[in-house]
Parts: sequence; structure tokens; C-alpha cells
Amino acid sequence: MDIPPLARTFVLHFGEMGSRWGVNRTVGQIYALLFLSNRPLNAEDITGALGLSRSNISMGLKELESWRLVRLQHIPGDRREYFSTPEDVWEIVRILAEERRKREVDPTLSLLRSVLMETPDSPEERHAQERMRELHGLIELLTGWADDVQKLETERLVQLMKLGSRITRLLDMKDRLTLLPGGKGRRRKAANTEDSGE
Amino acid sequence: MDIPPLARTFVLHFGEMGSRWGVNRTVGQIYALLFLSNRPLNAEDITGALGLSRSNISMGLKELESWRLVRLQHIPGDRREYFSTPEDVWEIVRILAEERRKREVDPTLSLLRSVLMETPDSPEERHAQERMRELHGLIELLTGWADDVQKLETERLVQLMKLGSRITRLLDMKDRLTLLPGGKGRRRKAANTEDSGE
DNA sequence: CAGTTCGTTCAGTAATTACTGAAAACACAG
DNA sequence: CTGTGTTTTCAGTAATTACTGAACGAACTG
Repeated sequence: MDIPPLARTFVLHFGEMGSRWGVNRTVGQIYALLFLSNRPLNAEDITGALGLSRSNISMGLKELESWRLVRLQHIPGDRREYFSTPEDVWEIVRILAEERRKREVDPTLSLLRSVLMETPDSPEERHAQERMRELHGLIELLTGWADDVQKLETERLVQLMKLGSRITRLLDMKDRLTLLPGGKGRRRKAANTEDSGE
Repeated sequence: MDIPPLARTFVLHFGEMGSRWGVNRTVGQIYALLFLSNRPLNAEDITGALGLSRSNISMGLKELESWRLVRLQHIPGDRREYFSTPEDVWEIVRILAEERRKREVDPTLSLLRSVLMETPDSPEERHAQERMRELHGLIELLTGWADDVQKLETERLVQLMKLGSRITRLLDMKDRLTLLPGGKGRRRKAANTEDSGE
């Protein structure tokens, strides 16, 4: 099976991009192919399309399964295994975020935590530990936020993204409201707070 | 120069992590070392600490410079080049976001755009193009948002992150306010809107 | 200008990673 | 159980990437 020209560019590009990411060219290509396909593909389809060995494809698919980026399914009356990607692109984003976190962030966090328990023996070590503490705090904040965001329905998430930095207007509004307990008519003070803020 | 034990774990870990990311072990280690250091280091310091060849370090530093992750500076009365990382961890996050985007996202976007201009020749191609359109839209939304967020001062960003998914409460509030032009006292209707929303 | 110190380049080599083909394992059908 | 179509494993090899040492070049010093 030949890949239509329009799709080929994309597949090859994804193959190269894969390398920048933790996966090899083959894995990138397989994923791109499945992403574009209008039906699930079996290993032979993929072998034919990409011109790579059967065993290579098998390994690639395994890796993609371990990333939960492809799904295995069966077609009635056919013994072969068919693969496809999730339809919803947001679903893909969520999965990627989770997996990358599991593989890259969590190990780092746990290493940081254990090093932060130790007692520094010198000014250098003390400074190093301080830096690690900063990094730890940063990662905690980012992942905490990511956890939170993961919980939102897609609708909401899109709404938030579109709002972008205009979200700060809402924050300003909130500040104004919450800084004035009971709303006792001290509006002017609140307006000042905003000005001095920047 | 020997790396204190407390820092060594971190440096080695970063070296390994580097590989998952687009950089090699050496580059990861150099970066970690500089990140932890309480003073700028020159190439020889780094060579000594990591036990790698001078030329390797030179190449690593060049790569880190191309990522804008380290800064070159000079110390009065010393001809050698000294390197350090930005102090502020948020600054680092911003730089990383920009660079990764430049290297990974932008090329993909431009490829997608050009492929989306073409006319599909078959149902398969049409479907493939449709998928690419979805992906394109997603990336545009994400990067647009990222651009927006980049503009915020760190203070604001932290505030937003801490708020996390509670941000939706603000959105609800905003909806309630904007859906009721002039605030003509139809509060009860607004409250209902929220309930049916989830 | 010769000598010194530093940084860069690059060809060669080491180390790692990717890929293949053959064999094994598996799953089912008759 | 045997045969067939399928996926997996793995040892060997190819390809790629990382690293080194030696040579070179640039910038300064006396």
C-alpha cells in the first residue's frame, strides 16, 4: 500500500520530529500514519506503507501502546490486530501530558525530594540544595496546575485557552470583589489597588 | 574539581534526562552543574567536574548557548569565558518554551499549513487533510494561548497556576454577569444556568 | 615578535541506538 | 494433534550519535 502524496510529507516529518522527542523515526512514522488513516490498520498495512521490516513495526507498535497513543482492536472475522489513534485530538494531548509526566517529571521530583532531605556539608552544597528547592517548587506548581486542568472538560479548557491573557481581567475583578469584605461601598479604594498593582 | 555528593546525583540524573529531551548526556550534565553552581564556571572547571574532554565541553556549551540556557560572561582580569544559568527559574521556563516552540512546533505548523492548501485527490486524502486540519487548529490554539501567557508577569502567572481549576468559578461568575445585560435583577435564572452546565 | 593561554574544529573511534531476518511462540481451525 | 496465519523475540548488523585528542586559530603578554 502506498501512502498518498499529501500524507507522505506529514508522515516523514513526524518521523524526523519523533527523534527530537523520545521516540525513533519508525515510531513517529507509524503514529503519523495511524493518525491520518480513516480506518484501523494492521501491521502488514503499516509495513507496506512505510517499507520497513515487519519486526520493526511490531516493536514500534508496542512502544506506541506503552505510550497509550494507539489502541488495539479486532475486526470480526479477521484474526489480525488492528490499530488506531484516539479520534479526539484533546484526548491525545491529555494522554501525552500524562505519559510524559510519568516518564520525565515524576522521577525528577522524587529525586529532588530525596536530595532535599539531606543535610548540606558546605556553602556550595547549601546553595545547590537551595536551587533544587526552587526547582522543586516550580515543578510542583506546574504539575499541580496540570492536574487541575486535566480535570476540566474539553469545552471549558478551550474556553480558557481562547480567553488567554484576558483572564487577568477576571482576576482583577475578583481581587476587587474579595478585597472588599461585605461590599461596604469602598469601591474607590479597590480601584486604587489595581493601579498600584503594576 | 569534585562535585559534592549532594549535587552529583542531580547532575547525573539530568544527564540521563537530557537524552529523553533533544540533548545528549554531556549537555544535560553541564547544564545541571551550572544550574546548581553558586558562581559562574569556566570550561576547565566543568571539564574537571565532569571528567569529560575539553572539546566535548566546548561543544556542549555551544549547544546550550544556542538554546539560550546559559549565559556567557567575563570576569575582570581573567581571559577565560565563564558561564552561568539565569537565576530566575521562571525565566528558564520561558526560554525553554520559546526554544522548543521554535524548534518543534513552528516547523510542524508551517508544514501543516502548506499541506492544507493542497487539494485532496481521494476520500483517503480528504480524511487525512481533515485530521491535519484538526491538529493544526489544536496547535494554533495552544501556541496562541502560550503566547498570551508569556506576556504575563511572573506574579500573575503564579497566581493563575495556584488558582488552577478553580478558575472555572470565575468563568461561571463572568458568564452570569455577561449573560444578563444591565443586571436587571434576573439572578435566579443565572443560577440555573450554572447547574445545567455540568 | 615569540610565547602562552584559551577556544574551536575535525577526523577518527567508541558507544549507542535502530533495524533486520530468522526462529520461536502463539492462537486458532480443522 | 497438525497446519496455517499471525505476532514476538532476539542475535547480529547497520546506521547514527557521542566523544576524544591532536592540530589549528585567535587573543593576549611581555
